Amino acid sequence: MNVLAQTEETLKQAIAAAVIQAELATEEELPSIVLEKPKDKAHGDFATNIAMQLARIAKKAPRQIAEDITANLDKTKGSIEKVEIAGPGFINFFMKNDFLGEIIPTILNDQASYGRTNAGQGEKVQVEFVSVNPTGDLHLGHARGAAFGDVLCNVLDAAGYLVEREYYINDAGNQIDNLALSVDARYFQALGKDVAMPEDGYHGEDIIKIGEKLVEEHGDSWAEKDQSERLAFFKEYGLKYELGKIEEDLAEFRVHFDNWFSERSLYQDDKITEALEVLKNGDHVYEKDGATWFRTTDFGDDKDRVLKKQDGSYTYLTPDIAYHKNKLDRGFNKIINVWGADHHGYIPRMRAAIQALGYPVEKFDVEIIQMVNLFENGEKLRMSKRTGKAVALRELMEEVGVDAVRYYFVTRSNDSQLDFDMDLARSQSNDNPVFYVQYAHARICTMLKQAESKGFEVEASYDASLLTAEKEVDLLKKLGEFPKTVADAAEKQTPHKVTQYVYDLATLLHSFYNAEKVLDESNKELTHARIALMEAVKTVLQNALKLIAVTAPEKM
RNA sequence: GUCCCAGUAGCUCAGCAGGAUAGAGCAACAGCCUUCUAAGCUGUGGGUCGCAGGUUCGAAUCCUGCCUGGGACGCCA
Repeated sequence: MNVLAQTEETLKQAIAAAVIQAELATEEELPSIVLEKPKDKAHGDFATNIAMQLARIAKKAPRQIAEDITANLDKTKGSIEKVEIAGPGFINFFMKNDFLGEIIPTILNDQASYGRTNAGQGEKVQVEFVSVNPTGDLHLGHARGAAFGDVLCNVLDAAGYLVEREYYINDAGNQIDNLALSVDARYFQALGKDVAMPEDGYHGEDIIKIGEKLVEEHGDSWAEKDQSERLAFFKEYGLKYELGKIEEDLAEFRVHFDNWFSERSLYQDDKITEALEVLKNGDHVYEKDGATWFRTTDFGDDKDRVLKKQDGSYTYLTPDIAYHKNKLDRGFNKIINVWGADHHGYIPRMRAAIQALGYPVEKFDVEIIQMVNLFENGEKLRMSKRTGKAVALRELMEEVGVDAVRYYFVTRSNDSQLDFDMDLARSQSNDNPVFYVQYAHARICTMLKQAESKGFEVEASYDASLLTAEKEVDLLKKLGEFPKTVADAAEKQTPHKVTQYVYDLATLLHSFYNAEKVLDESNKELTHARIALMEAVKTVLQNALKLIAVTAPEKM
């Protein structure tokens, strides 16, 4: 358990004991005690609203209850400096600063593992994200989902969950047939023939390239062959090409998967018929108009859904049900799906499927990534895979840089839409907050390097009690919060809290830097202490940046 | 028409399992480099938290209705 959590636990127990002793509530009546960090420093280091919560139970005025609690409180516990009652009945705790003394040694000892906790207790979680159809380039919107999913995984991992990252490859179904037809048209065009693209074809430049590549490698030899044979080959060729590119782009974006799961394998392993059987046995399926239907309305969906079309083929839903069954059969406590906003309507039917298959619906979770609006020259650009005019992730990485793109996407909450200004991003100006954070890290590196050249040893022992300046105390408290912040981000599935944290930490560092001088050869004791503090801040900046997979440069 | 997300400072957004005087960046204005990197710091101004009810000791946060913007409502994926 980390230092801060321990202090909080001690305080909570002391408060609970005081409430019982003052006979304000019995042990059974006692609500769980909430300790929060007040926004205003004048309200102490910790505050509790327990007196207000007890008002009804104890039938007394909150302030009177607060009086009773503090009168019965064992103030020798947990380094309490003083206790105050404020406002409507808050009890504010001011701690002695020595409660911060353990923070730096902990960080210097734990190094890269500082921030990791066992909050998740080894629970198995699977996150499926990106899962873009292999029919075109990854674009801006996918990048947001990729960044979100990846950082969520990192955060879950740090918080003690066992995470598996998975990409679901849609390598079966209509869109792949369309890919083959699109490649086919581009192939003939590359041969100089005037062939029209299919109506639902993919118009991206990548498909044009595939057509050209095919001509390069095979000449016109495929033109004479049987169409179905040709399309089968083009399908595999296109699929391989597109998947390869997606994997490459994601790798450059620092996103890696533990598992690439093929939709086709569900057909090959009879997983679909298996899942259908389960639904049938549960009496959730019926025949109508020559199609097979799933009665999702039993589970709150708007209307029932088709599983098997009149032509005998499955809808997208059917293999997806089999896929989710397969995921749950793999023993995950929770499966998190990261989907684009345009798929949110799909949630009720998937929830229905989970329940109809006999699994607890709580195991199924969806995080919706809202749309990215792209602006250029003050104008909103439409994104469309069809027209191929979307800004590709690749282009974005080249022009803006991976650090900036990742940081930007993970700064915002996933459930609100986001404006992405290409001009601003391209300009690489100082407006970009990622530089601000990286600069804090680089600054520390410079100081530590100079300290070394002046004969100060970074790992030397130091006197923690010397760190009493306001900015130092602020930094120490912030450093102490890190494990809790990470655990909180994991639990609430809000990776942007980490970005927010690292920004705040950078702010405190810059502020400290301007207020105090670290290297002071006339005061070696203080210098030693501050060097240790800088080393600790550097470590936490690195650990936090690593969670969002942004680099921590040593100089800028 | 039904469902989902959003509406908070001029702009972009945090805050939302109820808590004290609603925050940050950018933009605006005023200061700070003979001193460890000024990609920085310090300060000022800027708000009917979309609107109206309700629950509560207490609501930006929870509930209901409405308004606005976006998205989804396929035997497409």
